[in-house]
Amino acid sequence: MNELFSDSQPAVTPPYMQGLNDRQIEAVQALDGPVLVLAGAGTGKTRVLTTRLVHLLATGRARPGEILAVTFTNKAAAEMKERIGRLIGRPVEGWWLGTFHALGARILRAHAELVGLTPNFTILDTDDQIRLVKQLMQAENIDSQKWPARMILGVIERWKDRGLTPDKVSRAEQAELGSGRLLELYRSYQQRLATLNACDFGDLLLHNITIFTSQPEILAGYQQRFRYMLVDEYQDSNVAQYLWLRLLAQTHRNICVVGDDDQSIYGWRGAEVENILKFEKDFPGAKVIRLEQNYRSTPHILAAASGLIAHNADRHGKTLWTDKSEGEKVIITAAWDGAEEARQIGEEIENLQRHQVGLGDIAILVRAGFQTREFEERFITLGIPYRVIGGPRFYERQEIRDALAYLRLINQPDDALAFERIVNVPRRGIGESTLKQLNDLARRLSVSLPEAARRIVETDELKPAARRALTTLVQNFQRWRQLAETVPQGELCQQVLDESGYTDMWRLDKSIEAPGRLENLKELVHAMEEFDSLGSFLEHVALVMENSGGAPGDMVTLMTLHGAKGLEFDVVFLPGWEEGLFPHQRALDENGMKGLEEERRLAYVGITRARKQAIISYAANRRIHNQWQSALPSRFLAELPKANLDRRDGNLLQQVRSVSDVDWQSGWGGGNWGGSGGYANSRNSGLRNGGSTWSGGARRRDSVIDVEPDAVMLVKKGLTHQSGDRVFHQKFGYGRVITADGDKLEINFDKAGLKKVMAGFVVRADQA
DNA sequence: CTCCGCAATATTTTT
DNA sequence: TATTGCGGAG
Repeated sequence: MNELFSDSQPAVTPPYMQGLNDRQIEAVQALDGPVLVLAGAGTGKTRVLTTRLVHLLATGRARPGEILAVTFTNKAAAEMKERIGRLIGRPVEGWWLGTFHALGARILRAHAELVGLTPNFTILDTDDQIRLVKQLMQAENIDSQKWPARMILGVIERWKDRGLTPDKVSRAEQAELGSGRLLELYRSYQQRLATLNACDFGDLLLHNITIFTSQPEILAGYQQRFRYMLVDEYQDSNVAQYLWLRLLAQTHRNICVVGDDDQSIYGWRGAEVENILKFEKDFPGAKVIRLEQNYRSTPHILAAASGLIAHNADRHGKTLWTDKSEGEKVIITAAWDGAEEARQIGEEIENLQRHQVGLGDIAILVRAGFQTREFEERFITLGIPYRVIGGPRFYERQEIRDALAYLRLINQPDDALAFERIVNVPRRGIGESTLKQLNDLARRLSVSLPEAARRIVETDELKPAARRALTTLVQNFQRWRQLAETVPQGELCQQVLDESGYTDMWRLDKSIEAPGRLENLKELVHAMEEFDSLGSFLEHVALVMENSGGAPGDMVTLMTLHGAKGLEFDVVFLPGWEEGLFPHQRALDENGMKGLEEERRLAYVGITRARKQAIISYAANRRIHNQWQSALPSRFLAELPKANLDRRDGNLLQQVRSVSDVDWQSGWGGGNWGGSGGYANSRNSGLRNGGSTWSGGARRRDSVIDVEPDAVMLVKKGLTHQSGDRVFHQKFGYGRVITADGDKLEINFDKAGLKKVMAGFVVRADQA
């Protein structure tokens, strides 16, 4: 170890610990046994994590190779590496520090043969997965209309998140889902992956677990090795990750997890808040350390967020505090509609600009991606520079995936999925029927699909046109593979793209995005040059799909609340706080109280991003999918402690009384405002610009937006229809509900006949 | 095999 | 409104 750190019992605080508060120091020094660090928002979590790691090294407790440090994102891993590197004065390389998936892949590569893979297995991307599922569904004759491949894949992934291999999926569960053939599908999906020598993200961990549990001596090796374990964002871990950690931690039991149950927002992706809630049970004798001093936000912001999150039942509970002075209250504004909301915020941003607030210190955090649009439009007209974070990531773009497929196929001549992807891109006249033949041949000869292609061109099986096209392709690949030996990969890529006709395909494409795609391809070629081999580049791409984000610059940041976790800004705008949008109706419908709590955590995350000012807003009307819907203020507004609020939504507020006062049929998801007419000539609401009330018959209430528990029920009632109900649909007219499955209805319309409709699009006939 | 047009559908997305 | 996926025609 570094000599600087040789003193194992420092009499004074070592330099790397200076500036930490007592709790933080405690968390850094509690090295033995299981430790749970409950780190509230903005309490210096990352700092503790990195310092703790350095402390382990400094005290000689462990060498770098004996520490396992796990994060969820590449970004977090990179940040940790960077900070540790700075503390110890040399770069962090070759350590067991990375994402669950990267570390899982590393271990799996070492033992691939134990689960029927070879060490150079491919890691599938989402596109590949879906394509695969679709094929399997077709083969098994499953209606892809009724069961979209995406959804099937979702179920399989959730199983994997829970550590369930096909043989572990319970009987109850398989019956529950659809035709009960999902499990079959899962099985064949896994089989198919095996024959492709591939695995998906879930498998990276699942295979690890399989290996660990079936090969105790291998597990023992890793258990011995990892004397100390650190886990970041533990609240986001799923069951598979938990099992993986628990297996590895068994011997030394020095596992330290850091997280915040109040910031668990990925339940829909299989994360289990329970993991962090029951840590002390899972690891008896665990020491629990709370980090509660917040270094980020003002007291008002903190209090508002705390008051809100206190409405959640299942939580460890923390009391965040700060020694900052008061600051401003959380502002709440309201607008007539989304456009006005954007206008107001735009104005406010210009105002902030005049007060020397940098645009880079301002963020707008929305619940759903589509909400960014209105702001973009507004900012363009105002000339406010902005950037949207999120959306398709660089390596997820079509053109990049296509290019990568070419490269994958050069690198691995038997990569069937890559072959399938580009065999007819650009168009070469090799369509479904040719592909079918190839597949048949491949199966008959038990060779890979590309191999079948290589063989078939030697025969007269194919029609001349197809044969000619395929021959050229096969020969091209042979040539490119030779080229790969001599030419650097960047150059290779450029040549492949040009010679395959791929570049031309986009050059000839006259759509507006074509030039952008060509730009991206250029960027890809450029990015590749930094790697020492094609293989290492591809490995990097599969696991570290980082955004090619340009320089931050002085711009307003627009992104989803999910994307904002871990970030902070001086001023944060939180628009769209309306029932149905936030909390999102679907979260409520699908996950009930759990869903609501997760939405609330999302709100908590949003507020706590703000250093100096948080501005929440809602609109009375919002156009969603070109349908005007009147909306109600989010119940979360009512849950914020009044003392910390500066309510500036008075104008609209007079009109919006209690949620329970409102006629729910004309509320969110119930009524709509009539497609083309817009709200101006709407007939089913009394709400007008400056008008008097929401809908008729509402009782007057004193409390403004106190949401009563049974109001929630009313929401449900308003949206739920039962078979037999007489309903009205904007497009299909009147009809009678035949079956009702959640929000999916089957309705026999008088004129249009039997249709499947979402509940949100019909109203009860007596209210139409 | 490709293209065109109709119709259904619409959260969040660390790897 | 925008996108995507499917079926049928050329």
